[in-house]
Amino acid sequence: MFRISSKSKSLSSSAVLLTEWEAAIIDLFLNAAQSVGLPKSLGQIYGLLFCRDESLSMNDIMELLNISKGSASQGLRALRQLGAVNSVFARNDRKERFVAEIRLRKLVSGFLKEQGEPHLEKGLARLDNLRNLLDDEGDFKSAKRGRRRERILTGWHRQMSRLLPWVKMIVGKSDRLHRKSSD
Amino acid sequence: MFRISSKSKSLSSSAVLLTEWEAAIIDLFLNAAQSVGLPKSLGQIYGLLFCRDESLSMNDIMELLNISKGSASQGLRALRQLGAVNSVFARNDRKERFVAEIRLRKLVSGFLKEQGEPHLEKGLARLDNLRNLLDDEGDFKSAKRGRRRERILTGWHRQMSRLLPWVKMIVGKSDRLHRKSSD
DNA sequence: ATTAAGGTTCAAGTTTTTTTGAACAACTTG
DNA sequence: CAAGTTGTTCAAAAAAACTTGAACCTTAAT
Repeated sequence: MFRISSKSKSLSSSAVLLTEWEAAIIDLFLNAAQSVGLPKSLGQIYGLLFCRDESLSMNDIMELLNISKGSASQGLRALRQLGAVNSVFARNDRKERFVAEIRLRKLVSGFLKEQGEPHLEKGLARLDNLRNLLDDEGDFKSAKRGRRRERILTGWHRQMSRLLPWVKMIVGKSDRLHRKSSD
Repeated sequence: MFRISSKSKSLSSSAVLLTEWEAAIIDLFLNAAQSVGLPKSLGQIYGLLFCRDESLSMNDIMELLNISKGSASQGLRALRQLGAVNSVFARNDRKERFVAEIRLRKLVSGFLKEQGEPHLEKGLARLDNLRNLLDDEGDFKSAKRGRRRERILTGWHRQMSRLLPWVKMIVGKSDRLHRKSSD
């Protein structure tokens, strides 16, 4: 809440406080992260950045959230990977600083790209493998049953593949209605 | 370890074998389960039932998958809850027997109902709580920033709420194209 | 070249989740 | 009602996931 700053624009040593509402939002994202299968610390970090107008350095994040260097580093990497944070470099400051991506469309499509698409890929490979096993199946009845199952799975795979673009599209809709400027 | 069976139609003692392709499908579902944040054993159990034409008893499942009674019991309960398995009772057999629900539409909507909707509910409560905290925030600037965030989150919440029905609808589409009879 | 700051890695420690199995409840049957 | 099934519960064990922090890069300033 207070911020005794010296030369650095970073929060330094003291000023390691979150307002109550910030803590609530961070906790909200912490839970959201868990519910979509991401580590808690990702949620916390994102939540913190989401709350702030100014960009924060990795150190700021460690101090405000009381997490270790390792968590902060790995968490930020994952968030970058997901497209959930962007880094900015202030001139003549060596530190990398971070801001949250707040366009839902971007968040969702980043998430789907990193978490959804790889699974669909892997699924395709598994289906191929399954077909091979079925070609080797000696028992005719069993092979027939297996092929029925293979067809079902292939159909599911196609449906899920079709779904993703729609999700991005639907979420993208009206994302911008709630924002003044954008992109 | 051996069980001298008798009248029961259940697989008994021997016949505790999966074909290679069945094992592959079970493993596929095991991974799929993990990737959507469900316990592995749920995936395995569902996968096994998915492979079989005949219904299986809890005992069959324990033996074929080598899992404990507890896992089987809890896993089946969760799958029923998700609408991913249905139980059938053979006449004059006391055992409950299970079959997999293979309509993707049902699977997806069950999953969303159990996993998605509760989170949206909780989110609503959290947003309420956030508003209360913001009303108590003393610092005017901070409160203003907080309200901007609250509006963003409220918008996201609305969008996600809108998304679910579409997902069910899109997945439901053409589900039946890949099946001879249905519902 | 040396020192220091900013960041990354990863083995080890911690926490959380999942699985197990023995005890127990509910029912049937002889 | 004693004995045998079937299935549930839950505390403890095992496994998986997450976090930590010290060692280690890399780059910048002296």
